[in-house]
Amino acid sequence: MDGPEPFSNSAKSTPTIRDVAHRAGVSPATVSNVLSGKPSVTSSNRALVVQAAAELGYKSNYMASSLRRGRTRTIGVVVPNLANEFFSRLVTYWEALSTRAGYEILVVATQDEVETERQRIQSIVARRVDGLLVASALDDFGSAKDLASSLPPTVLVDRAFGCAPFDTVASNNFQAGKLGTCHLLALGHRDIALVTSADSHLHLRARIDGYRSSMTEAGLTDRIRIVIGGQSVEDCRGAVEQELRRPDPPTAIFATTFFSTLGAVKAIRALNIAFPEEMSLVAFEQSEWMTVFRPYLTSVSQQSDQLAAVSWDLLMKRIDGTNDAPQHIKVPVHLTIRESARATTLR
Amino acid sequence: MDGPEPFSNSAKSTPTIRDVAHRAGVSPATVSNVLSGKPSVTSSNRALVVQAAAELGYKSNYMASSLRRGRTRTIGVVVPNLANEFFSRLVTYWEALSTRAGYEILVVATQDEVETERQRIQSIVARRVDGLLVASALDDFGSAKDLASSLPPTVLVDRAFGCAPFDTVASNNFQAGKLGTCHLLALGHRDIALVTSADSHLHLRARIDGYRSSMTEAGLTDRIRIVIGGQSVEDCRGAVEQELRRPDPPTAIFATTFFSTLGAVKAIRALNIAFPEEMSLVAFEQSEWMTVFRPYLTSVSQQSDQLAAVSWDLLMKRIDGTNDAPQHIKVPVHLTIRESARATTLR
DNA sequence: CTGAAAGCGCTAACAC
DNA sequence: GTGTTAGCGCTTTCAG
Repeated sequence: MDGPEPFSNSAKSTPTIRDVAHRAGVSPATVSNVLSGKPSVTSSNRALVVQAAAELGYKSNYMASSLRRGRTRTIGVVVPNLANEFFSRLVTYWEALSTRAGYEILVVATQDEVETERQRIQSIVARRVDGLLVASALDDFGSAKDLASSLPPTVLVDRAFGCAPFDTVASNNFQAGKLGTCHLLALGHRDIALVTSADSHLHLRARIDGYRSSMTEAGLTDRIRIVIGGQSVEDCRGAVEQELRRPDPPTAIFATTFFSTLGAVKAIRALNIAFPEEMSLVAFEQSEWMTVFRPYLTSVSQQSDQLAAVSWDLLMKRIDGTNDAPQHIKVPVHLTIRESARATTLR
Repeated sequence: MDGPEPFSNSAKSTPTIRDVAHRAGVSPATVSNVLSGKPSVTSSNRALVVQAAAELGYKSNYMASSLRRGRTRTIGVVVPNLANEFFSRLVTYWEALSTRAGYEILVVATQDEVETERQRIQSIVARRVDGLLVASALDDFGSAKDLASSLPPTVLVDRAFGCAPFDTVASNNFQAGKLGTCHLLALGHRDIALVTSADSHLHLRARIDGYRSSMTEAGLTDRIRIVIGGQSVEDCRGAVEQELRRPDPPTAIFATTFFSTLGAVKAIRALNIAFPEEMSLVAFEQSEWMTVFRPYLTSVSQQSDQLAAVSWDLLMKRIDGTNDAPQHIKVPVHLTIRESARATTLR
């Protein structure tokens, strides 16, 4: 022997259910019954099997079991991007839920690209996951028929709300739009600019619609200003900066995505505007770092835990064979009032 | 028919390789050969098979394939917590790497608890993952022999550096400790407090050792101050605040974890100390939000992309059957100089 | 180059 | 209660 073996199991082959059966002096079927907790086994045999299994260090082979049973107890989780805190939080909750339910999750990222999404879903479906949790890059997920027709039970989250024949769950984005806008309105603001990353997706448009609706109800239809900042912080900063440089700048900004929140802050800082004294901001999402940021950001945020829990339950029901009509569930959002949005000062 | 079928595939059973073979008028073996890209098939047969497969919407059953071949092309990823940006970034990179290599990742979180870690690893090992990437809760991972002896190729990341017989990779945490300290020293600081979350782990102790070493080399052994703040931002804030309230407060703080960075900032703010004029800070890690934070934080940060890439390569080599001695690789860290650490002003 | 046959390890009927 | 048998869907010898 020269040096330790890198992996001690590299030589001896893994014990099978037959080995255990042999050692315990029973049949493979009995071993299987014991291991899967079937009651119809004498306690003496049960003890024999348990001991033999322990001695051999036996571990059931999930591949074989899955093949035979036709289910894998694995859920495919499809998100645009794990680097985005919203999605990583969602995955965190799903992971916890899966553990409790005896499932495992296969995680794939799509970069929010349709083609990547298609491919990644293909591969995990080939792995025969029992179900799919997907935050799609597409609002009409499943429109590519070849894909949709070969899917296991699937729940759509965040994106593609209402997309039949799937169950879908998302935050109440319209409410989110209203909540932020109304808060600012109540503080006396009339010139409120909404800034977002894009308007290409349903969920983003719903937020815009909420804003529109509130502005209209307040009789401020003509003051509606929507800034589409783009997908990066820098792009958002540029767009907001331009808006703030207009002769008639807004007195408040409502950022409706995480990136546009960051962009808005940067823009305000770049122009040396007194913040929050001269410019109010309602941010989107919450994050640990916000606790050290000054001014403490007032924000509209999603309840990721709820989104995860609701979608998980829906999926489990489908897997259990429910044949109900597709459900579409909206989860309320929260407005957390802190310091970044203040009452208007007259100008 | 009342309402749309929830899932269109719910009725018809998935086609198997035999169905394809039958339709193409060849044997299952030939289909298998075509699908796995073996050259020894006439192009006419190949075409037949490809077409039949397409018409049937055939998808290879990975369970069956895995069972037969004895490998799953799945890697188990074990991290304390996805909510932690460092780990979610690591997982992001691993996911990308896995896609490129034709693997899938099974992600589990351990909450940094030893027992949870044991259980979660057990379950994914039972699923016969081809390899394991783990950021362990334990510095002597694998000491529980029953576990270690039944593991597939495994690479330890971030934690448990040097823990044989595994390959391990981590940031050069000693260097991280030195880098931050030397920077502050070069700026003229002599009273530098290190703040960290805990000293229970190797990687955290290595950072402390780097600090110690630099302070000692500067002849400041008697000024060494180490603040163990705890696992939450609030606990860290409290601990730092106490340190700053001493009659002889430090002129600079070196935070060596993400949470202690946040805690330090909160403490500085809470005491209304002019920052960075009267207090310098070297932070740990970088994050998108830091771009909007003022003062722009000078920080020591890990190269997650490198950590992920190096560990992935090591794992692939092991899976390919390398029998080299276990490797232990340190990845350099970065010091990014910005605005939060300034030259000392005399007092 | 192709097909027949033998399992991978497990579980579900069905006898006993 | 327990054992025997027959596959799940695939890949892989091994003849032809």
